[in-house]
Amino acid sequence: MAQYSETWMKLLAADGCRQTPARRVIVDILLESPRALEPMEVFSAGRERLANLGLVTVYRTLEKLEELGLVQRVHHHGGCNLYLRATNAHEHLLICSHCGKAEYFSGDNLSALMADITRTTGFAITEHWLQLFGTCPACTRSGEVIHA
Amino acid sequence: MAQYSETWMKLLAADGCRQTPARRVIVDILLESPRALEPMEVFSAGRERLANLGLVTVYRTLEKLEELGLVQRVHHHGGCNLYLRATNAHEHLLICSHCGKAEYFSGDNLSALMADITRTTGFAITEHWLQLFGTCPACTRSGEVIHA
DNA sequence: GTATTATTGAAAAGAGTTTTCATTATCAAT
DNA sequence: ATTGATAATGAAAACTCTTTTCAATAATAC
Ligand SMILES: [Mn+2]
Ligand SMILES: [Mn+2]
Ligand SMILES: [Zn+2]
Ligand SMILES: [Zn+2]
Repeated sequence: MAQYSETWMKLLAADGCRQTPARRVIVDILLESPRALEPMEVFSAGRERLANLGLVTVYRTLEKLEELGLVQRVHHHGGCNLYLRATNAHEHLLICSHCGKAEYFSGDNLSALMADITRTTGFAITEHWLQLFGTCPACTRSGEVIHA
Repeated sequence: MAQYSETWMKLLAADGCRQTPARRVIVDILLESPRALEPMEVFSAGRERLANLGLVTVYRTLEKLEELGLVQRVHHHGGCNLYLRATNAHEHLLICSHCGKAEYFSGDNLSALMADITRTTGFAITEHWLQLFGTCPACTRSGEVIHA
């Protein structure tokens, strides 16, 4: 996803943000990560590239990127403070329970189910969350999954 | 759900827990609520019935009830610290975005989708989260939804 | 280059949750 | 019913995560 780094910086600039080293580092880390990250993880990785990066800046940047729709929060068993590059399409997440690798997929067809539920419950459905968990190919091969 | 109050207390007892006023109050509140509650909400409601109930006891009881599978955590836009009576069947949640009313539904058929995803991604899918949001009949009628 | 002002990181504050601990209350065994 | 063992309680303290404050700095427009 590294090719989007400049795109994100430009989108930030278009929103009135200045292009700072701290933001570049945070953006790059998010775009390079195959899995959703906690603010503290972004911070730790960021410090390796920018000696005195502040955790506050990570929070502020994540907030701004979420606001621009470039990252999304990911809900998870162990908490809901994970951030992942967002998808533009209508897609949902497939997450490896072992390594956290996140992949978007499309093609869910819930319209029949939703019509059914509207009929039986009287709810007007406006939104749906769907998230799949499993074991990714790499973790299946490595056999480490036994410990999961 | 009030009829389950004694059942829950017995299940707690079977797990080695003593039957205390604090637990009764917390159990009752959870069983009476049509929506998922935050620990602080359980505490506030509990204090009205048991003058010096402690917030710590609410946390401890929620933890125990979750461990026994009697309540489940509900993930939500504004946080993931909501607790709701759990369902025994394979069911998912339908939540009113306006009043929070939670209802379980069954009948989701995702097997075709999951087979498809397994084929294209190589993931071995082990779990799925599905949650629907909408407006419940009562909120639709009251017209308050306009403000949502 | 200079002025403007957004951004920064440290420190402090705040919110939510967990741990500690002395006291109390439940329950099983008399 | 009385007793004893010990689970449970609530207040306070500790802790973690997140947000706010603020003076110094750096990015951008001119
Ligand atoms: Mn969908
Ligand atoms: Mn299902
Ligand atoms: Zn994996
Ligand atoms: Zn409603």
